Amino acid sequence: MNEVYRLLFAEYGPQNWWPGDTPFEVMVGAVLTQNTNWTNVEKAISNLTKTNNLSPQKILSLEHEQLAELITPSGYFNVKAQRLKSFVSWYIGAGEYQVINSMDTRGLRASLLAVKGVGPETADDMLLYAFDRKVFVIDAYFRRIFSRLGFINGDEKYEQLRLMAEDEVTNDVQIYNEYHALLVEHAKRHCKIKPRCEGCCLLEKCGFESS
DNA sequence: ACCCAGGGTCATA
DNA sequence: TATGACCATGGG
Repeated sequence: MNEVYRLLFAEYGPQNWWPGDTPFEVMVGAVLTQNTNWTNVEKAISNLTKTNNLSPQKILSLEHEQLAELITPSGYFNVKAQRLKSFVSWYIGAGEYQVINSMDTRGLRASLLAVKGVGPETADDMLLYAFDRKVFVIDAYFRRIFSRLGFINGDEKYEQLRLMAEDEVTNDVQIYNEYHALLVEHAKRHCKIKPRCEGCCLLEKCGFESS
């Protein structure tokens, strides 16, 4: 997996993730991007920003219909309005960024996973990109690319893949940060045209045998 | 017109 | 434990 990282980084360079001006914006984006194209999320975040509603207190005080309307472009707006509410309730109740950031990674991860609407990937997005914690994010692209490369079957459980990645990949939070972003960039460039193609164009460069 | 996107929850067997 | 339904907009 380190070889794949080297190839991706050589091809695309540093990605400087996560797009967002503040940790809180990163976390909001992590919820809104669930099963959703990032360009749609940008529109939703832009709506929150330009109406001066991108803060924990503002989101919590908005009516459901108002919040849902603002985030309409990101899809699933009724579900995500509720998820943003539950997340922000936790965020404020837990003491906001500085206090939350004093938690150890395991405790913080468990605390995030207890929030309705925050699953494993969303929690790990937040841990890695908002709290700078050393967790490897597993997503659909990870499964797709590494199953095509023959590294995994693809239907393994999230936790199994995360631990495998954290065991294999160089133990560095900055590497984890770039790795997930690079996988997304690679998928955007090459896997989107043929989502169900059998191979992966990384094969040509790294010489791994397809499964 | 069809397929998919930087998932997660809930009901069912 | 493990599938399936559901959520919904916007771009290719």
